[in-house]
Amino acid sequence: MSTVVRVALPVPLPTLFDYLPPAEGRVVAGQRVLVPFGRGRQVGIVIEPAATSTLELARLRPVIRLLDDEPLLDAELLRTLGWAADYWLGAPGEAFANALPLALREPRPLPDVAEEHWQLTPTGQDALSGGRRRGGSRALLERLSAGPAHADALAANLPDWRGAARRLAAAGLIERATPPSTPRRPPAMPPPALSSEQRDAVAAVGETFGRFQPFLLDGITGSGKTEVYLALIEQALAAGRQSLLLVPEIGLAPQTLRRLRERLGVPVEVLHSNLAEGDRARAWLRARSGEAKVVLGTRSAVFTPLPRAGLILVDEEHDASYKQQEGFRYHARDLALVRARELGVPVVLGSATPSLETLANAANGRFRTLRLRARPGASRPAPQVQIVDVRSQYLDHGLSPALLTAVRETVERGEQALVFRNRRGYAPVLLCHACGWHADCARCERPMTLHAGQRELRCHHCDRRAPVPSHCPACGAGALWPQGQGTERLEEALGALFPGVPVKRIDRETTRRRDAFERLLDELRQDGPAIVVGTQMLAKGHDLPRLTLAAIVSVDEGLHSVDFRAGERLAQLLVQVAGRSGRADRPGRVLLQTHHPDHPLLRTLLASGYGAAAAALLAERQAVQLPPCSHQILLRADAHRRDEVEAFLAAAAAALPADPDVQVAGPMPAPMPLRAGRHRAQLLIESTGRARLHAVARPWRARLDALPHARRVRWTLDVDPIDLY
DNA sequence: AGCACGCCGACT
DNA sequence: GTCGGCGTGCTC
Repeated sequence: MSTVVRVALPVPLPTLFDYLPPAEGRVVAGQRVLVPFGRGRQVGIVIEPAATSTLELARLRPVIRLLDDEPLLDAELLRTLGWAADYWLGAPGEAFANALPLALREPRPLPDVAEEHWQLTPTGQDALSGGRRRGGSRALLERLSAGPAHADALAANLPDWRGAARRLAAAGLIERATPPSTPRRPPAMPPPALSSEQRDAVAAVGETFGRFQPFLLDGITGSGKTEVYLALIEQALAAGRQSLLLVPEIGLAPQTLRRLRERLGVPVEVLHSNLAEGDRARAWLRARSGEAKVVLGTRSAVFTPLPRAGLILVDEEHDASYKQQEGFRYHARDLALVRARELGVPVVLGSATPSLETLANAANGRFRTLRLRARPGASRPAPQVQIVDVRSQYLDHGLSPALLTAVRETVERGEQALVFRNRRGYAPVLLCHACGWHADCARCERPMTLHAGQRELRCHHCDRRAPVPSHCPACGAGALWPQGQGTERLEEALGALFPGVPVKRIDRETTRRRDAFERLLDELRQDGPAIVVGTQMLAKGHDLPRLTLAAIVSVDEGLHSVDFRAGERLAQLLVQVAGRSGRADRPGRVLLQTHHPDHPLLRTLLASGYGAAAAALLAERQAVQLPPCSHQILLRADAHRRDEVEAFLAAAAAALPADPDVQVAGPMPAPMPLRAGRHRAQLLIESTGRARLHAVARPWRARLDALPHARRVRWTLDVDPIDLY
């Protein structure tokens, strides 16, 4: 029995790696180590400092050196990450690689993150009175004569202060000061009075501080969920505790961040993937030191160390962007729950349209539900939602007379209208009127979208581009007709129908450049009539105060999709789009165009709201045993040759341990059987028992690597997949 | 993943 | 005669 060090390395291999201890230093779990790996070197995390190895000692190589004296990851994060790797069937090293900012995976000591303050030395005092320095140096000396100053404050007022600081520090006139303990500044803005519902919610969560308790904060749009978050964060601050607030995407964060900073009077750390690696590492380390009291971030921020944790909040918990869709496929909302449990703190999942997973947890008592049903502040009534039956109607570019009338009335009142269409481009199909040929992507076998602006055809599945043919390649006739409407075509049509009214298109194309989205939103916050044509992007919580009409061009795709989650997503989308309208002093109006005005989902949603629609959807899932009433793991595979995909999945199915409580579907083609020239198929395993499913999946996962075809196809396991594509 | 080894085709 | 294609194996 000998002592070895067990290390997690950032490689997609399902094992940890054993090393001999380094020549010097004490090895501790959570520490970073530099180790030899294959031909090169890797930075790893010590998982077990004193394990025994199943390998012969002679085969082990020693750790090159320890990179930290203190562990970088605390016991809680190590436990949670280990849990995450096991649950999502990832390689242990991948979970750790996700948790650490890139800059901390370099074999370097940790960057300095202490607050940077500067002050005069006694010599500096004399130099100032002597008046010998000029220019920037003089200005810096004068500034510091008023007392020690923070680097950020100096940067704000003195151009090139760093150069001056370097010169003065070298001359011994100024020095880094030990930072004063930063007292909380009084909030720049007083909190608004909370409604009784908000107060009740805050009180209910407040009672559970110091222990694990999940909450669903089910609050309609405009009900003031953010105020509840703020009040809770303030409570945590008062107790000297850290809060973590997760948001779906950083595009939504500027408003939230401004509000947090104005109100809390403490620094708010921001963590998201667009951040420069150095900044990201520093924010992460400030959270680790306990100095950062409030952390706001996207999916990956769920890995932030929280040694003084008090509270975890997940805003818009239903949002699909919490699920990582490549590499290590974790779900940040679910991991937030596990972390809260490990940390012993309450966790609040907020949404106007909670996921069925969360509603099921609320129904079975695992989560406590807090409801916000009123819209405090203005007397804004809920928007009026109306179904427009487009059967047998004359449609102008897919737009019914009722929709166009509503748009006209809106702009004539000087207000803004949103026309929502979840299709980019000019037309989704280019069709030959003579013979029926249509332009398909050769690599995906799906219609290519016509982009008139760029005068080309584009495949939205693989991004292949092709010129627009002048004649039909099949029959030689010249009658190629664009079929259907994308946002680009709607923009053109609405511009022609409403001359003089600005028409703004908001989709991936028009917001490609940095800040373009913010600029468009800013323009829309100005007074005056306008028509906005937009996709999915607009369904998220952007504030458009002038918008009083939201018209959805078609809801039919969501009513008859093969994807069992389509109904849930459609209900969420409709409520979120509706939430964009009527935020001003005028009531909002929402129009839904459909060929299925009597569809039960629409009826329930309109008559009784999202809660009732979600309850009906949940009952359907229960009846047919689909998630969240069962659990799924999807094995996806793709390759250039279909026979190789089929052979791999057949072997995988054969390797699956038999269990009467675990059902297997497939191998079957993926809903998109060909994409970017690769054949795609999948195997779904399901069970009503989560533990049972994992008990089968763990040994299975280990066997998959060894299958004869495993290296001839690309494959991934997706635990709790959120779509089957 | 990332890298080296290894065995077969078209180039100087 | 070699450069290089990617199939195969390995990393404590």
